[in-house]
Amino acid sequence: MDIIPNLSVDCVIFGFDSKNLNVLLVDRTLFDKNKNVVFSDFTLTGNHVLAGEDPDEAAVRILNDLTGLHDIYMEQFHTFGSTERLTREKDQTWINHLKLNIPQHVISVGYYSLIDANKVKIKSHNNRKVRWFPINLLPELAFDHELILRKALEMLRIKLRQEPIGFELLADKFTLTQVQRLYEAILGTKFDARNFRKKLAQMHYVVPLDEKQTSVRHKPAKLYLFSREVYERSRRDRFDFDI
Amino acid sequence: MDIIPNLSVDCVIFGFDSKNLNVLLVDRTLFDKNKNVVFSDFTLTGNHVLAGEDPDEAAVRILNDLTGLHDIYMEQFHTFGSTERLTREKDQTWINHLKLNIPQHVISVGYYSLIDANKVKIKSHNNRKVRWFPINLLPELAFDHELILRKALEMLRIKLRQEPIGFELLADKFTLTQVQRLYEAILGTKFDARNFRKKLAQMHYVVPLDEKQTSVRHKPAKLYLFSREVYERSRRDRFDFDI
DNA sequence: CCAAAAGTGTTTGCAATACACCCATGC
DNA sequence: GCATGGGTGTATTGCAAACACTTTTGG
Repeated sequence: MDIIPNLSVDCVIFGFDSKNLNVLLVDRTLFDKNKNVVFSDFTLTGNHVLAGEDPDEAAVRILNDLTGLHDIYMEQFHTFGSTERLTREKDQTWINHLKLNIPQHVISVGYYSLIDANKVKIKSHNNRKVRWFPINLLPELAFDHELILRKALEMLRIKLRQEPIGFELLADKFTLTQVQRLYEAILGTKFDARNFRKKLAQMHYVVPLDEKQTSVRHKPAKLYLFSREVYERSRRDRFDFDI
Repeated sequence: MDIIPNLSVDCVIFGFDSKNLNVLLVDRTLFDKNKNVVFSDFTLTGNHVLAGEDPDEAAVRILNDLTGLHDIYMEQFHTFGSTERLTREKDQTWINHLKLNIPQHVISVGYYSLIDANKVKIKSHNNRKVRWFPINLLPELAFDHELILRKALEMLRIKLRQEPIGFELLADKFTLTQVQRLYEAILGTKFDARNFRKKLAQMHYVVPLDEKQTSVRHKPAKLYLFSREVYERSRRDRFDFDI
């Protein structure tokens, strides 16, 4: 299949493990002929856009290639086109070593995706190790991937304050404390539990179930689910209202 | 100069004329051999990205080509990659008629720019008429340019609520009422003058001058200017403060 | 019975809203 | 002197923030 040579897609895959916000990264270790490590760092997952392929589809394809997951929340957040993106010495060494057929200048469309980290069980991809990293304990990153990741995080934070996308990072059924930990992890803040719950209580699309946690060694928490239908309805109502 | 064949940049040029928020559009009228009009609509201004050119630079180049202006506020807001972007019959007719060498599938990076409409005096560009249109009186648009424009406006509204970018649309010296009209035009709302001024008064980067309007047939308004220095400082202070 | 997290109300301060009249200028 | 927009203060309401103790379960 033909590719568009100067265009790629990079995916920032965010996952929440009920404690930290994590990013899924792929090991990039380069060995010389004697199997000594020349350098070792990590990359986001990305790929070319195919000829006649919408970059949105490419992003879905790339995410699915790596994780096997479908129907994942994805958001295009920025396009990176600096002419210096791939020109660092280390990056050129890597490209030459693998004989990758990459032009000097590739423009990359950035997407982030939100998944429940517990749903993903990947150990390696194309012989490269795959690992979660908490966003405040990142390893060294290849190319301009640190820039891409920081921008993704910035855009995620903005989006999170405007739309209830956080639930994409949780299991279908969740507790209110999990929601709070999630918001704290993404925004890097602490919230007061009572005030946070008061706010959630006003969001009618967070609907309580007749169900509680089991086998926890403390008072079991009520479970909730996120109703997209109720959310869309309440949003329309709001738009109808103000003029 | 070589181009990247599948990549282009489209610019949504917003201008404010102290009453409406406007977009600068370029006439696209197609004539047949007898000089009858086949169709007539408008386009945003866009162009290919050159080989080895950062799309950010391409956007600056395109804006400058059209308006002759430099140092204009520009913001990349979304990348459009649908495979159907250019496939409407009208658009294909246009492409064939002008013998434009455009592939079937072009991905376009969208930028919006903010300028004081009074600074721009363009009548035509490449033999095509150039006109301002108020955003709530748009003509029919070519390709997917309506989609692009709506997205630009949506992103502008979001940005405007977070950063004081509105001043880019005003002259260096402006009155508080002009600021209010601007915000009303962009956000499509009305504000109470007293409350609006109270809010502006808290923004120390809106600094009063010892100067008033002249030759207006009403009480002359005090003039203000936007200080980026003060804004950046106050922003840093705020970040230092919360943790 | 102890550890661990769930769950719950009230007070306080600040920010957003609503609202009406006088002022300075050009014609 | 009149039409036009400039400019100003106060009272009310709603929302965000601060804050401490009891409850339920498993081990």
